[in-house]
Amino acid sequence: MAGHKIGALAKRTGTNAATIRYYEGIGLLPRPDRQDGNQRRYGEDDVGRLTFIRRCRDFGFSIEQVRTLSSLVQDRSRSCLEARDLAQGHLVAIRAKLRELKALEKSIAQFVEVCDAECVGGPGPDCVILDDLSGARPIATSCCAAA
Amino acid sequence: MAGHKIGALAKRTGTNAATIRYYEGIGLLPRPDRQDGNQRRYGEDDVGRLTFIRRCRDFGFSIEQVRTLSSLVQDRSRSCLEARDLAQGHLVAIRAKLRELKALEKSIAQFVEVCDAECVGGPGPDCVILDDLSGARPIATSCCAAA
DNA sequence: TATACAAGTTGAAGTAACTTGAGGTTCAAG
DNA sequence: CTTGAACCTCAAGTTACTTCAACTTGTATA
Repeated sequence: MAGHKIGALAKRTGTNAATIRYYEGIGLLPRPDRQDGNQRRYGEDDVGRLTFIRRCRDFGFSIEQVRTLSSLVQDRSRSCLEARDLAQGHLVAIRAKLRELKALEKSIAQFVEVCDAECVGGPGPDCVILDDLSGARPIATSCCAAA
Repeated sequence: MAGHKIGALAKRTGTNAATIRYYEGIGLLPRPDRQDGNQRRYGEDDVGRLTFIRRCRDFGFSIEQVRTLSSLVQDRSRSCLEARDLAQGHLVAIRAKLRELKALEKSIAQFVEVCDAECVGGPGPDCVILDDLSGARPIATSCCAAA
């Protein structure tokens, strides 16, 4: 019988087999044909669909958003502008996240730096870092900028 | 009776009251004194502790990592170098995440751009974007770089 | 003082997006 | 024919909370 087994599909799309079954369970992937022994068999269209899903997920779209996107793929009479708008909204969120993460990286890098500079001596009650984190005094200057 | 009620602590630390109870439940915050009517009362040390926790969480440390960090705060005889190393490891993870997110931003921005350029006409079966996402052909050139 | 309503209490269940585990069947190779 | 990998289903576990229901307590006002 033709078609990929679930393991092959998993490998080809970089998806865990359990995840594939999970997607089937929540209706994100259609129920595939079964071989005599009840094992799932997938075709090339399934490869495409799953690739699409994984790519969207990698892009940070939620399952529900992927569902929407998927239906756009199915129903081409609707505008791909809907997809554009979804992506656009997503882009805004990503840029916000990016800003946050950059600030975070800076803060933690400073944390490590200060630690290296001031706590090199090893164990002891003198660590300024942990005090900073508990916020007894303003943090920004000596150690970590508040998020 | 002195001390903050849970709502006040929540407001001061920017934490949901339910989350405070949750932290208490998992042993991240100590059980506070109770007022006559069984309501929790918190002191300044609790403000510090919770601020510490929230800040670590904002920094992306997991609850378990915060637990470790917390114990370092309690027990100053141990080295703050442990905290440094935890932070260092975390920094590496953050930088990886940052790289991913940057690539993602670029991809999605391109997605939107191409959409604007090629799909302006509105609805129709000609949308190249959705085809790209399902990976029938390599994506990088016309639309989105693979993650 | 009565009343209303905001804020507190508990325990349980819900959330996202899977992952892991138990216990059993089927396939493919030697 | 046997062995072991890959498959099957269903249930429960994961993270870090949030939400809900049903109830009690605290506080401000008429």
